[in-house]
Amino acid sequence: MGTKTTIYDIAKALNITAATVSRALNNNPKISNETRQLVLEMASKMNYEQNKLALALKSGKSFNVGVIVPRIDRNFFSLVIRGIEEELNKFGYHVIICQTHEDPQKEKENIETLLNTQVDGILLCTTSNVNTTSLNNLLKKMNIPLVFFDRRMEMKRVNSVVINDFEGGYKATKHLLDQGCRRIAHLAGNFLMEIYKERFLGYKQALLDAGISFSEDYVIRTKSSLVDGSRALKDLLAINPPPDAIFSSSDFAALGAIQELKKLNIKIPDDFCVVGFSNEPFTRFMELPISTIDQSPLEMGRMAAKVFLEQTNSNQNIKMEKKVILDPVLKIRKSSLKKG
Amino acid sequence: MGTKTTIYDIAKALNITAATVSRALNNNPKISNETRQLVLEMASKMNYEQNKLALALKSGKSFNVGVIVPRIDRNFFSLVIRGIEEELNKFGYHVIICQTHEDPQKEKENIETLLNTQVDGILLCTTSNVNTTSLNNLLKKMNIPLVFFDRRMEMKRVNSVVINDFEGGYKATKHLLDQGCRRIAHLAGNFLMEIYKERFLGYKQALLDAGISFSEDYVIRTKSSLVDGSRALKDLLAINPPPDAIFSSSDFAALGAIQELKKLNIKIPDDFCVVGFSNEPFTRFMELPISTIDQSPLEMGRMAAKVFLEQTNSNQNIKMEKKVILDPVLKIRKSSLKKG
DNA sequence: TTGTACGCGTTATCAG
DNA sequence: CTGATAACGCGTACAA
Repeated sequence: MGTKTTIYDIAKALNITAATVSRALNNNPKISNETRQLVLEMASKMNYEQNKLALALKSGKSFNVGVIVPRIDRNFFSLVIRGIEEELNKFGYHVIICQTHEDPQKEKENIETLLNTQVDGILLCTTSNVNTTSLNNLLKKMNIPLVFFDRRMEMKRVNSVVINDFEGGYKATKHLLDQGCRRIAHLAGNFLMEIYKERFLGYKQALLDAGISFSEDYVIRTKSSLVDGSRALKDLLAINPPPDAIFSSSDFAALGAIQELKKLNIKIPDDFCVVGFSNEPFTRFMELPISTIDQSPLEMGRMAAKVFLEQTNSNQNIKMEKKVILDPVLKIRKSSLKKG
Repeated sequence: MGTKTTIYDIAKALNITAATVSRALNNNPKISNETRQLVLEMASKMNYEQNKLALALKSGKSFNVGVIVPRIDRNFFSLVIRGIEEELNKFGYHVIICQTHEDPQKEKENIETLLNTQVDGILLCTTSNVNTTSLNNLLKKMNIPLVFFDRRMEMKRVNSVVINDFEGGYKATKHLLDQGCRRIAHLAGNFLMEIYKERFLGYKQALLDAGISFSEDYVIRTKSSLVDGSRALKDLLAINPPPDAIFSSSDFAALGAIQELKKLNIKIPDDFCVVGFSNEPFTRFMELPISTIDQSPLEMGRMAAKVFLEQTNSNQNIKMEKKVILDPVLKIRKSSLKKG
């Protein structure tokens, strides 16, 4: 009971050799139905279970895939992971979770230990915004599929699944323009990260396309937090003329701004419109639901998994790259929907 | 480049044997400093990295731990997982994630494949409310540590980390009584699950301790959803006399009820108080923040990990059981806080 | 159809 | 201090 039964154990019990047992268990045609039955019965009788570890060592395939995210308890990432897990699970893969907490050093460590564990692939939402050459070299040396999701690094021959953040910024801003807003401010993220830069560029382009002049003063750098959002709003209202709308790269900052607007008795959406980004659950549940951009995280996870599967199943010699770009979906809610 | 360097490769390069290389790499005292240096240099030069798979096969320890949850994209579970990952990561363990989607069959499958993968332990939030004997047998046969968290099964010699759900129900109800509410209803979960039954029993006991008669009519079975919450509220208001407060086993149902109350122009908290359960993020962000019970998910995850570590590090012969019961924390917010 | 022998990469035991 | 050898559990050429 203490130790698990191996094919050797059941071979001994049947007075045959382990090789034969292995063949019987793996539906190898080169075996008689008679012995196959015998083996199968004895196997279930002895509660035999294949040791995937030994198989992995032998075959070089572990059926484990590493997934690296900044933080698992962010709704967006947990949904991506769910998508990944569900898709990979169909094909017998397991998902190993790692967190970086936005620390590039931790990201590197995670990759290294995952490689030691002999994962069959790595799905990575990178937090290394700067072109960390050491990480770059590490990734290039990998001889297993690598798939970036949500955030990617510019590299040759790399797979990625992202949303069109530019389009997201554009759609949100265009929507605000359509609502009649003319002085639209932007709560921006860290421009060292491509996603935030793209959202900003989309915002800017929408303004230009509408013939609205763009002002640096209306762009406030904020972290993804309530306090930063409310602080940014105060700064914006101090400008002359003050803005009449905000497109925020973060739902949390958007909420902070909204809370501040309410304190000041500024009517939303009549006098001020707000659109956030990410479709955090709370944006939907508010008394004043917040308009936002949905990033289809579940779909993103599934796609990332599919890209990995394609890569891993394709001929190893053909190193191809696959870039999937998902379309952002604008969720129009009360915070930006004027009646008239 | 295509294939990874092994200790055998570096042994050949140094004209020594693989065993010596292994000793040098593992700080085995029985080796000269000279050769140790030589090996270390050559190892880094050849970009050697230990193959944990081979080590796992040899040592019988994979440093992988399986974590099974109903759904990873529930805020509560993602926080528990985060706690688990962070604690286990300190000691070199990796976390493999599995989801059951509340399907007992899937739970069983997950356990079986995890065992095949040779995980060193399983941390399980069970979804098998009924005493599934087949699962029970499976778990008993395991010769690796098993730790239940949040939801447990009654078994001999088993470890668990849960919160005191009875106390949670009691605290929430007691708080409503303290606010002056006298006709307190309960939105209940599935009583086949211990956690929901306990919350209900805590609610009932608080009423009895306050000398308030308990009525079955005030207990409505609801799923954890907005629509169920609003439907339940309508049913409750049809009763004579209608309740003046709700303790809900679910934040989502609580929100559904609140939305319905607002539609009916019933003032919260003046004329009606509501307390939920789980401390979902949105409860804090609402214009009318919702009182709720916090389950300390991060702490629960860390504790579950610690219990596993204790078990796995202790003498295998001593099979002990450890039950950790965390105290629920009442978060009092506007939805239940009367001014006067 | 079955048995033999070997290798996956590592560590541990036993000689030397 | 170092080398040779076995073992972890499995699959698979090769030989019988």
